[in-house]
Amino acid sequence: MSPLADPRSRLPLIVQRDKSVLLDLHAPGAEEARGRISRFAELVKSPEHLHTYKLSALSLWNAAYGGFSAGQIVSVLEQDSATGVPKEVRAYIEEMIGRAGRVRLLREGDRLRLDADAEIRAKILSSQAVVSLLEPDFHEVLWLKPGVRGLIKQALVRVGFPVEDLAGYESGDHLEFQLRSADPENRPFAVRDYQERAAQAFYDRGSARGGAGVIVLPCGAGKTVVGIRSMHLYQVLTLVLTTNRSAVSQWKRELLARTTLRDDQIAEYTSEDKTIRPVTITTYQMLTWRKSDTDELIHFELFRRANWGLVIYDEVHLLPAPVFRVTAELQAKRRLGLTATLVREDGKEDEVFTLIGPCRFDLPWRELEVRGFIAEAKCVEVRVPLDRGVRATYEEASTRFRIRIAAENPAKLGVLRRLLERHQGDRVLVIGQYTRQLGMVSRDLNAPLITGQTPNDVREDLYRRFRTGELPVLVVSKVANFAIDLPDANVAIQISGTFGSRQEEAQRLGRVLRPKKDGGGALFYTIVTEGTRDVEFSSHRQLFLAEQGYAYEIQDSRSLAASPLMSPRTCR
DNA sequence: TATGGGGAAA
DNA sequence: AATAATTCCCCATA
Repeated sequence: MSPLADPRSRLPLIVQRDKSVLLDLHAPGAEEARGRISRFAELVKSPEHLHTYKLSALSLWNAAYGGFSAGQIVSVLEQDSATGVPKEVRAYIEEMIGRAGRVRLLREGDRLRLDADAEIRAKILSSQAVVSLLEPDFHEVLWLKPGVRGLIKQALVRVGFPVEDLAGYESGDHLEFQLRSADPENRPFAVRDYQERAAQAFYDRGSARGGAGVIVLPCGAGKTVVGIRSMHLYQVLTLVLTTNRSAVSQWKRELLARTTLRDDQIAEYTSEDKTIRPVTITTYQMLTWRKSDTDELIHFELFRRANWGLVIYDEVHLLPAPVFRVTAELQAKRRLGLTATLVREDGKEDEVFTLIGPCRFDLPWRELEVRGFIAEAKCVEVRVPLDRGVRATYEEASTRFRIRIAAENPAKLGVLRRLLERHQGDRVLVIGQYTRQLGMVSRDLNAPLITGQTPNDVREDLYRRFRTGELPVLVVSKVANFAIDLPDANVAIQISGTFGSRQEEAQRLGRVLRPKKDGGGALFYTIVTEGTRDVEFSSHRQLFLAEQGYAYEIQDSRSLAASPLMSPRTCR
C-alpha cells in the first residue's frame, strides 16, 4: 500500500536515498516532526504541501556538537518515516556524526598538534592542503606550523573532517563588572532561562570546549542579553562587532543599563571617535574599510590594540569575507557569534562553522511564541494577476525587466487598499524594495514614506507619530531591514523584496513579532504577482520562516474582498 | 564643526 | 544571475 494512501494514519516523513527528507504537511504530527528534524536537517524547498529537507555534512556536524548521536538521529527519522531510513542514508549519518570530534586540535606548550586515530590520520594526510600546513616531520606527531590554526581547520573541513579545537584561548585582560538586577526605575531585569542556557552552553564551565561558537535566537529574543551574560561569565576585555552605528549605540545603551560598567569603560569606535576602552564596539564596515590607493585594511589593527579576551560577532550571518580572514588568524581569541538565521546568502555557512565555531544553542521561533516572548504571527501570501496590458509588456521584456515589472505590478495597489480597509485601527507597515514603487504607494495611500534619503530627524519624527498612533500607516523601503529604532507594528504588508533574501523576510516578519500589550497576534502579508518570477522570488524568501514552522496561507486577490480576514487580535 | 560627495560592500 | 538601495567610511569644502 502506498504510504500516502490514508491521510489519517500516514506518517509525515519520507527519507530518500539522495539524503533528502520530505515532510508531508498534511500528515498528523507533521509540525512535531518538523521540530525534531530541524535540529539536524535543513529546509531547501517549501511549497505548500510537501517540504524538502536535506541532510548535509554541516547540518549533521552542528547536530553532533549539539549532543546528537547518530543513533538518535536515525531513530528520530525512523519514528516518523513512512518508508523507513534507507541504509545508504543511515550509513551517511553514522559516517558524518562519527567524524565530528575524531580530529582534535591540542596544545603542548607553545605548539599545536592534531590528534586522530590511524585510520583518520591516513585520510587527512592524503590532502596536500593539510600536509602543507604541518611541520615536515609529520610521520611522528602532527605538529602544526606556526600561525595556521584557522587555516588547518578550514582545510580539514574542506576534506570532510571537522576539527574539535581544544587548544584553548588567550585569557585576555580582566575586566571586573556585575550585572544589574533592575533599571533606574527599578523595573527588574532578568536573564531569561533560555538566555542563561545559551550563555552557559557557550561558556561550558570555562572549559576549552567552550569559548567559541554561535548562538541562534529569533529577532526580539534578546541576543544582546546573551552577549552581555557571556561577557559577564568571562569578565575580560571585549570587542563587539556589529552591523551599523545604531546597533553600536544600542549595545552601549544595553551595557550601561544592564551592567555596572561605566560610561568611560565603553567605547563606540566609529568614524567620529577612535577611542579604545575595555569594551569597544564597532561596525563591520569600519573593519573592512580600505585605503583606496594601498588597499590596506587600516582598522584591522583594532584586533591587536588591546588584549581582548572575547570577540562578539553580532549578526554573524552578515560577517564579511575580510573579517573571516582576520578571524582565521585570531583563533586563539574566544569568539561568540550571535544570529537569528545562521543561513548566509553567499553559502559561507561552513566558514562560520569553522572559524567562529559550531552552533552551541538554538531555539525554534515557535517555542518562544508559545511562551509569549514573541507575538503569534500569521503569514498570508496574496496572489494578484497581471492586467492584460502589463502582461504583454512583461512577456516582451528581458529577464531583468520582467522581475521589476512583476514586482511593481500596479494591481498590487488595489489589494493594498483593501487590506488597509480591513486593518483600520491597526499599526501597519508597508514594506517594499523599489523607491519608485514606494513613492507611488505613499502618494496613493496618503501615508508618509521613509527611504534612505529621508534625513534622520524626519525619520525620528515619523517614528514618534507612528508610535503614538497619530499615523496609522508608514511606507518604508529597505531601511526597514536595518533600522532598529523603527517602531513595532501589528501588521506588515510586503509589496516587493530582494530575491533570495531569506534573512530579509525574517527581519520583516520580526517587525511585527514584539508581544502586544493586549496579547494579540500579528499579520504578515506578502503581495505577489501570480504567473511571474515574483512567485519564485517570494517562495525562496519564505524558506527560512517555513523552516521555523510558519505556514503561508495563499489567497487569491479576487476572493480577498469576499472572505473577511481575521483581525490580528483574534487570529489563531 | 558641520555638510555633502565619492567609493565600496554585502 | 544581477539590480537597486542603503549604509558607512573618509575626505574636501566652507
